[in-house]
Amino acid sequence: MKKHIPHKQDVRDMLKGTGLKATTARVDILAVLARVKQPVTVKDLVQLLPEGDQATTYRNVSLLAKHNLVRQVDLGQGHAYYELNDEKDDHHHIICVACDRIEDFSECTVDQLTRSALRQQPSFKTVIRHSIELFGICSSCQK
Amino acid sequence: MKKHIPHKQDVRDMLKGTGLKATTARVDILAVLARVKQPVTVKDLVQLLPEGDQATTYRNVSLLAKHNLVRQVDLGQGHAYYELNDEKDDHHHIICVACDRIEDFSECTVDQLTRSALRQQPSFKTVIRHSIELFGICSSCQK
DNA sequence: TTCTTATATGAGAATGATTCTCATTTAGGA
DNA sequence: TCCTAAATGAGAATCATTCTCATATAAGAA
Repeated sequence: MKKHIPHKQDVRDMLKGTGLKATTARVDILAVLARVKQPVTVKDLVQLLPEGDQATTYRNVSLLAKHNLVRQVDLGQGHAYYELNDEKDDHHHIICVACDRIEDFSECTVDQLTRSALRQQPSFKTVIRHSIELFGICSSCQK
Repeated sequence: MKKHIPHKQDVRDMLKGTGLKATTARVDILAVLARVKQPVTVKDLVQLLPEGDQATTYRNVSLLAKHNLVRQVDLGQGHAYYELNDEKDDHHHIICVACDRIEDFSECTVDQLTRSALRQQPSFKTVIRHSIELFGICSSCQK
């Protein structure tokens, strides 16, 4: 259950594995994402990074997302969130509309969902990714 | 199966029903949304409207969304889409990542999904809305 | 290790989406 | 029809994201 923080060298190897240069900016981004528990915005990232540059961070999160090392999360807030992409952990999010608290949940109906969608829309042959988010009220906000 | 276009008076009554003033800007937005088949952006809306003002349109789509007459759809494009909210029709979207083609599909596992999420996250008591989008490649783009 | 070069970075400007301001207009009840 | 609170419209302002370009750096070659 406990997430372990990867060592810098492991992160460098992850990057090499995808053919990407292991620059400090990228290693640092992955390191920060590994120790936060919630998806974070680029703004958050820039502040959390030892030397966060806005343009570089934007460039790198998109690049890392394209290579499946991080996942972009869309929480209907008008800006993107990012989290580490753990292939083995296909989780989704439940967000409190009052305080923006974000929690994870996992779900096994995605295959079923995908099959059903492809059956209904023969004009689509492949589903490459999905986004499932629930919006609700957390206990603290329900008073 | 066929969607009928509501008469202006019906739209006015819908607005009144929620306590909102039936202004021409709002009536027109609902009229446009009723005749397009896909979710549209605010930019699209402004062009499709007889007299579309940007600020007014933004204000009104959010307002109409808050009152559940329209639904905001998040397709990971960096800007919001809007569609009429037909309570009886809980559909979701499948988007082609190559050409942005959008199609609907419906799904019945939402209750199951919600129950499962609330079981896993006791810190949440209520789910008030959900977002499920699939991203894939449509037949035309698959060549 | 040092050299070389393609690639990445950083700072600021540019762009695009969305929100705000405020003077003017309008919906809808009296 | 009149009155007033609410809505509109035009532009400026803000926020997220992308672009530009001069400088720095990763990583393979020597």
